[in-house]
Amino acid sequence: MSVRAEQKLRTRRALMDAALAQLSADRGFGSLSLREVAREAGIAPTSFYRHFAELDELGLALVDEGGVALRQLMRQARKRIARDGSAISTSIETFMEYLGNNANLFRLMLRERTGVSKPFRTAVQAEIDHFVTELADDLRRFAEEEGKPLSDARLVAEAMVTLVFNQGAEALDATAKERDLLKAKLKTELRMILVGSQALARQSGKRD
Amino acid sequence: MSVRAEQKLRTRRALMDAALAQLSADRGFGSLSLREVAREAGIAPTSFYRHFAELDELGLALVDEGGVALRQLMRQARKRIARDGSAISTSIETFMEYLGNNANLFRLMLRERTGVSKPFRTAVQAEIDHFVTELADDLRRFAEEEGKPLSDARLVAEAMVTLVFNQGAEALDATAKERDLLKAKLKTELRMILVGSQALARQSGKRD
DNA sequence: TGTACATCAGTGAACGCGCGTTCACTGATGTAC
DNA sequence: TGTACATCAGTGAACGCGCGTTCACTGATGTAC
Repeated sequence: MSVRAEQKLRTRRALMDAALAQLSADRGFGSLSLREVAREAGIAPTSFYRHFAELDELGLALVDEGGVALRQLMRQARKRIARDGSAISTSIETFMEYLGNNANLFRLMLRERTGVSKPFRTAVQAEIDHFVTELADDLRRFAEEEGKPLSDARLVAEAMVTLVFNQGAEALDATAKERDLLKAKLKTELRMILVGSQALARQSGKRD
Repeated sequence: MSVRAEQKLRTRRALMDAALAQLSADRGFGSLSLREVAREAGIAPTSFYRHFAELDELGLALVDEGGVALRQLMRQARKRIARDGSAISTSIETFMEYLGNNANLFRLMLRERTGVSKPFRTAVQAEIDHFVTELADDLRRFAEEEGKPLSDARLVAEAMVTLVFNQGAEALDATAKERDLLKAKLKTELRMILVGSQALARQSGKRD
């Protein structure tokens, strides 16, 4: 790769990092300005256009990175569950760990999932749908292995993801102690859903 | 009440209605401007300050109205459940009905619950906490009446509210058909949580 | 009831500010021969 | 390897715009006597 192309990539990265760095509990992507991001990245406002047509394009590139993080998280969780068992608890631990290590990336995903910009909502929803699908597959597989069929595995996965993401959003700005509480709550909630789904499967004789 | 005071109240209402009217799937409270709201309400920008110290103060007044709507919703749901039974399904129907009739008020609550402004988050969270507490009380009462004890009633209520509010946000801009699908999903999800909580209570012998 | 004064919701002009975007440019890097 | 030209990331000046907020004001409504 040419010197010029490398430098361009470096500037692009600086812009994305600058945007990420400004996100916080009190600062959403929507409140960033192009000039501010360029300033933080150390380039002239006009140079921004050499990399993105508009600020939202940079945001969508960040959502893509969030999607990569989600897929990585899922792989990691599977590996650990295969080793340590206790699927729910291990998954939650892994999720929280990722949350801590990519705080602002997750902040962006969690916010924009229900945000004000349609392209953002669509992009984030696509990443999460993929996540839900994979989780549903895993749930079916575990259910089969354990001989405890589930009712509506996809629905179970959706409910779990909704709860985990919502509590995740809270966990981002919580103290370590609050975070432990959130983990415990989540664990119980997910168990309820799982057990409930198994009970419904027994009642109706139907499986999924 | 004096003519002057009445007129002042009418203008205040016009301002709040103007703000509400501009909310939509693609327009959050954060993107409104004082000048825009005043324009929509038919007064000069400077007159705004006769009613609120800043735009956020108007927003918080709207959140208060949202809280009133939530409490009304709860009373209505109780009345209908007492008459028709089938608590989960009736609750969901009532919720969806309220959602439709106060679309933009709920939009505000659903958005700002996880929004970017701390005062908004706190205010909305307080309304929802109150709602969760009342729901938990109801759940305990029903459980007692039916002789099916629940584990962690408060937690059950929180999970239910999280799911209902999240799907509610989606329902706001869904077609009638999609909305029916969402209702059916919600109904199953809430049943899973309820049944799961009962199962955990039997397992541990512990109740709540 | 009538009069003189006080209150105060609503106004229009004016301000300084940060914004997104355009434009013609510079000079280092890349390429063709 | 050396030279002449092309590319293109980054620049600084300039623009018009809508914003929040201030100020001194107007005139209808309210109040005291």
